[in-house]
Amino acid sequence: MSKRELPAYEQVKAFIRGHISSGDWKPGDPVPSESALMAQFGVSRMTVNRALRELAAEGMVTRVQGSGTRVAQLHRISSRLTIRDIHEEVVERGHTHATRVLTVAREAASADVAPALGLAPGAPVFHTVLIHLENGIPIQYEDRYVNPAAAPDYLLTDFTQTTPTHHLLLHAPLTEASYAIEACLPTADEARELGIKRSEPCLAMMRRTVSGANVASVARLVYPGTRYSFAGQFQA
Amino acid sequence: MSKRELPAYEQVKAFIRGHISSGDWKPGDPVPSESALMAQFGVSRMTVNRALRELAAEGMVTRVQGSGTRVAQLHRISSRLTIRDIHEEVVERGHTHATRVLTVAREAASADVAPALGLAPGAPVFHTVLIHLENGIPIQYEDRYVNPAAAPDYLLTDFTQTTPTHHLLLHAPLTEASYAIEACLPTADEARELGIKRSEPCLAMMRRTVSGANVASVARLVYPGTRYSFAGQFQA
DNA sequence: CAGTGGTCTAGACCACCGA
DNA sequence: CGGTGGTCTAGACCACTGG
Repeated sequence: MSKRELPAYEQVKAFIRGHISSGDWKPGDPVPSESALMAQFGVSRMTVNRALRELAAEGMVTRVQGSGTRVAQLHRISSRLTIRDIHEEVVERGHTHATRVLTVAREAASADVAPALGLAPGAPVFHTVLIHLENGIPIQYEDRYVNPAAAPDYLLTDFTQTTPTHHLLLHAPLTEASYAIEACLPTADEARELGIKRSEPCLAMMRRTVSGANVASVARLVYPGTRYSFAGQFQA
Repeated sequence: MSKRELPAYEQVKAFIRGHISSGDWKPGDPVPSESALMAQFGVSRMTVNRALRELAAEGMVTRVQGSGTRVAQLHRISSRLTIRDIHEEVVERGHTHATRVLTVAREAASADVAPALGLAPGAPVFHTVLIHLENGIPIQYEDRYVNPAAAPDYLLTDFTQTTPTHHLLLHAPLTEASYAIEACLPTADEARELGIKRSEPCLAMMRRTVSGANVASVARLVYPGTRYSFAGQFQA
């Protein structure tokens, strides 16, 4: 039972991270070559290669074929950031999630929306506006436009049961996405539906998702500043 | 010259991603086993193992020893998020970065700050307050407390030349970090130094970094909402 | 129990870098 | 040119899952 010995590649990673964290090896310094580490640890090259490859993926070291492996300039720390479904997120906190549906419509793309979706102005687009509630309290105003080519059945969804993100992840698997997080004041509509004052600062996330050849969707997600924060952590 | 054929493990990844993206394989469906893929592609097990391991790291599939590999419930998309030095960030945009130093002091830890740094109230801590300017315009108010044990030379730094993040990444390599992003209104001090109105919403990032056994630093970074956003993108 | 994935080895060929 | 990393193979042993 209890603790098993760490896998060899993890031991190699720990060794290198240790020398970097302790300041022993400084940014730009060379890390021992694969063959040197093979000899030192008495393991095969595939094993040290995996260790170094994973450290490179984490940004701790940089590798150049023919040249060698070096400690990254600022040995940064990084973590994975994932697009998640807000329903999952709320449920994971042990809370209840509900949705209030404000708009479900087929519209002609405005001059603002059309280019973002890669469509001509006036082309048909799907538009939904919903409020997401956590334990009955509004936490997100979701204003979303969807490209019919990417998700033809979008409007048939019962959005009180399935979130747009969930539907889209299932029917228009995404291949690419970009986002921006800003601080802003809510519009009059947003403030009213979220039940906050117009002077209360909010987080707004603009998100654009691509599925294959199509832009699948563009969304503006507004969160009351006092009720939500984006949090995360990193582990070396 | 030109394009070389993709490595075998990338071909296996592309094959699997294709079946998932096309909706051919749905969430929860089993992915062919390593031995099946070996036979299908005529490659060794190490090769298909690497492909599946990387897809699992990206969140496309989940693997359970003894059970098998399946398409992830929501084949999410994710990217790496990295702690960066604001100086780097600004310079990378081709702009000039400058710093205005407001406070550099050794203080007794307040009841708020002490626990966050893992120190007793009243213990000495380093405190800096700076403004970061991009092309002369204030974009970040940085209020930071540093644990002397983690970076004894912190106060000797010339903060007009070296950012706190840079100093800390060099002298107290981080092993762990957590952050939270919120929307808020600036304090009177923050508004004055940033040159904005007190009613202008801001992004505030609270960041806590750990270096080895010590909490290295806690910082509050305030960005004017109209001048800054956190942006990123994902690629499958 | 058979089948799965987790790890590992001892070779190998290649492309690339720097001297 | 020698040394580096990028990739790959054909085996192997193990731990775990499921029926």
